[in-house]
Amino acid sequence: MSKLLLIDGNSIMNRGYYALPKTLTSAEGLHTNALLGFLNIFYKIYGEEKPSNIIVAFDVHQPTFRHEVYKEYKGTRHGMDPELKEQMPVIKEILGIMNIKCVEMGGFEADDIIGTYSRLGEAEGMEVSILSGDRDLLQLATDNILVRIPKTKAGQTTVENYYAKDVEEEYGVTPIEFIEMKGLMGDTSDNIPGVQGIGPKTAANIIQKYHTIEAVLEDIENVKPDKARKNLDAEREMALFSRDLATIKLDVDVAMNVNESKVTEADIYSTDVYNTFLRYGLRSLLKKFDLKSDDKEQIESKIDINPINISYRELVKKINSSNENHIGIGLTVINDGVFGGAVSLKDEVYIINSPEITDIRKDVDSNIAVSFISLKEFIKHFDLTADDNLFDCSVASYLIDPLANNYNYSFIASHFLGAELEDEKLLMGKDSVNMFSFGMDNYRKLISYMAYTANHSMDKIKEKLDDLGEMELYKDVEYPVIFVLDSMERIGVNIEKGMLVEYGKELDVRIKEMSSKIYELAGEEFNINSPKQLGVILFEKLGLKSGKKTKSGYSTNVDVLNKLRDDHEIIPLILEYRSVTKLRSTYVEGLIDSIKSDGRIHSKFNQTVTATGRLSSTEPNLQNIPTRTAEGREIRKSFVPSEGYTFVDADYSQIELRVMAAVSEDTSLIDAFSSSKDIHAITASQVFDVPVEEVTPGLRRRAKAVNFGIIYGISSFGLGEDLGISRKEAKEYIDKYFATYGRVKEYLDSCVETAKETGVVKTLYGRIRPIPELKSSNFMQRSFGERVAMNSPIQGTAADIIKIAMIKVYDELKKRGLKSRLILQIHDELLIETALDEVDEVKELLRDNMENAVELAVPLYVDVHTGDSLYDAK
DNA sequence: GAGCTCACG
DNA sequence: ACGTACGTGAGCTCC
Repeated sequence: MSKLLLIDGNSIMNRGYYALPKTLTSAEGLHTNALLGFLNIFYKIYGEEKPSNIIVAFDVHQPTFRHEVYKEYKGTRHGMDPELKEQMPVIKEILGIMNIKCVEMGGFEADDIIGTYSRLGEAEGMEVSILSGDRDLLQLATDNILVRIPKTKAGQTTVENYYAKDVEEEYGVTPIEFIEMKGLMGDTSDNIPGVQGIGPKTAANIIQKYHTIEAVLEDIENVKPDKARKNLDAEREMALFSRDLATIKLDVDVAMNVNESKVTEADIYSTDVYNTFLRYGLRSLLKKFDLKSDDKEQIESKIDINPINISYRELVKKINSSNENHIGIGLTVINDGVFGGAVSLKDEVYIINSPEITDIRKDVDSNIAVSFISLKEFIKHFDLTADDNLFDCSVASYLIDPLANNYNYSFIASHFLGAELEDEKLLMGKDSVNMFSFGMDNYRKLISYMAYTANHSMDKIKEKLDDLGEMELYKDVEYPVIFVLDSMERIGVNIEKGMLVEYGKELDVRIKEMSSKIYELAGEEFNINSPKQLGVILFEKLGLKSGKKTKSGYSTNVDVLNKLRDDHEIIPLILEYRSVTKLRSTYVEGLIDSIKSDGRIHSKFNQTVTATGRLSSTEPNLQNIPTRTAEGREIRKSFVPSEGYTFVDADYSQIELRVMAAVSEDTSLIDAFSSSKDIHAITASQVFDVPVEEVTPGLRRRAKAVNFGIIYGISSFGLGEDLGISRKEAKEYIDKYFATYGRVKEYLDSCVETAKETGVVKTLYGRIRPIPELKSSNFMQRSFGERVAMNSPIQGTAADIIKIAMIKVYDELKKRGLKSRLILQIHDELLIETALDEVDEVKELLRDNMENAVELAVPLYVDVHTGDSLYDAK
């Protein structure tokens, strides 16, 4: 049987546009987020249904349609965003290349075309399904016509399917009655007014009883509730008018016969389509194609690189006698050594089969910039410093688009050169980092692409940094930090392994004891680490009342278990088991495995990961070593200085709240910070209106939670949850807080507002964070975007400040020729492994450079501690 | 590889 | 009415 797929082109494009970040563009600067969104869902549905016929319907944008007319009459008409508009002809072009029929008709909406073809298809005996993001189309569902609505759930796209009976099940009304309902409740997104004061619930109740608006109006005196009756009586015409607006036409005089819409799989996966995707930078779609590798290669080598072998000396001569002011380097570090690499000079790429390449910075004229992808990986091999006229394409690209997943050459080439290069993974195979296992040809390709991209994207990236106002941030903060991080990584942290081993044994004993007790109480052995099995034991076998649920079953996290603490003696044991096994596997065993032959842990500090500008730490993560519980803190005793050294640690006091006070210019809050150290107590005093001396621990705790909440982008639900109070009470706290600190509220509101206008927020030092979620049609996503708009400038500014402090501290230690060295950064904290004879100097230097890293309207304050372990230095 | 849980700021 | 705090990384289970 033939299958007809009808697609609501505008609605699916719209969905993609708002769901995906605007930063997605082709090399020519064309936005591609809607295209990508459309095509992703298209291929998903195509794969599922393999329809024999497809029609995509579009609106024609002239102000002659019923909705548009109404918008004009209300004076709220506004056109499509230009960034979306520019993608509309492109999707039609792509569909054309796929041999898919697009239909648009003056005077009719896409809905009407779809409605009409759905009935025509059905009459031809076709199986019909309709794809739209708009629930309006549910009225088209019948017993045979399926309406499919894509939905994003936890980042995953799922599709909700509706036949007539499914509509009834969910809404309690038939698809036809659905239109009547719309007449009453309206639809703001579609500019259908409806009747004031009637929402979905009331509308459903009324229509379930009366089925049509006419029937309701006839029995108007008996309509409940009162408010609905009054409004409906007063707005009779509006209800009928709204229903007409909401009704999709089924009898448009369409020109094309439904049988003319045949498609084949070959058309949809053709080489032409593949090429078109490449042309528009739609790289993520390429993996859907299974072309012969010959075809692929031909298409992909848009940049034609034929690397030339050359001797190192000859190349240096060539570079120094050229007029170029920059070159690019590409290489991989193999077994911690460099055996050669590629150099891009103008349009050529040269390959050096010699470790001499690591001298290139010294041998090439210092006026010629040397550009790298991920500079930090190569600093030690090339013996580089910040003064060496270098450029890091990856770090700079991160400032331009901090939400990307990686900043490798293929991303940068695609973003700034419009070239789709086979990426590292493709060239090297799945898990190999060894050139001998992936073949010489691929190795040459890889380093050549890298060098070429580093060289040719540099000026374009710089231009973009200038455009975005981030050049200073790059030059003064992000670039110098690369070298500080490299130093921290190379020095590492000394660990007393024996201590960890001993502690591990202690924990082992306890774990054994606890497991047997838990099995005894449960009446059987099971895997305590499995939330699934644990859930069954607790909530089914032992009959404890389950609270929250997760997608896949019962939630068993700390919050849930803590509430059950007194209900069964197994609960405290499980909590203890969890925390102790966590200590053993992540911290004792994990850290032991990370100790290198020098007895130290060399964790990586990643500079291009977070959305806000913070660093992150991996392999292992040294930014989450336990501190909140006594048992966890024990781990810190094994972090010890080398012989002849001690630790000096300094952490900013309340840096995020201070930043917020400063940037919001709220004088009450600024004064609060100038007058005392205990900001939470002062907040409690001012918000709850009691003298500071009378602030009880309980009041202080609440004020502290509010302070945190404010920074996170407060919501009454979140605060209530945190404090275990009602939402209403939480809202009162928030209102009181904002009444006390009015400028803070103004500031947070302004963050959201500018984010909505410009699509990004900025830190005090110009770091940007795009917030695509603000454009989402999904309430949850949008709310998230609002909280992010409030939090990111604060968290990000604090991150900027400590980076500036790190640079100052690092430079100062170096300038004074001290042996002491910066080894850790934990967001608001710096740790210096300090030579014993330098302790006083380092304490002072650290305090001075952190507190005076920048000048704010609020003083910055740091707490400084010393100690012979990380445990003692806090 | 995703989902859950939990360690940190 | 929607379902929630902001930013991370690692280890475990289970598909």
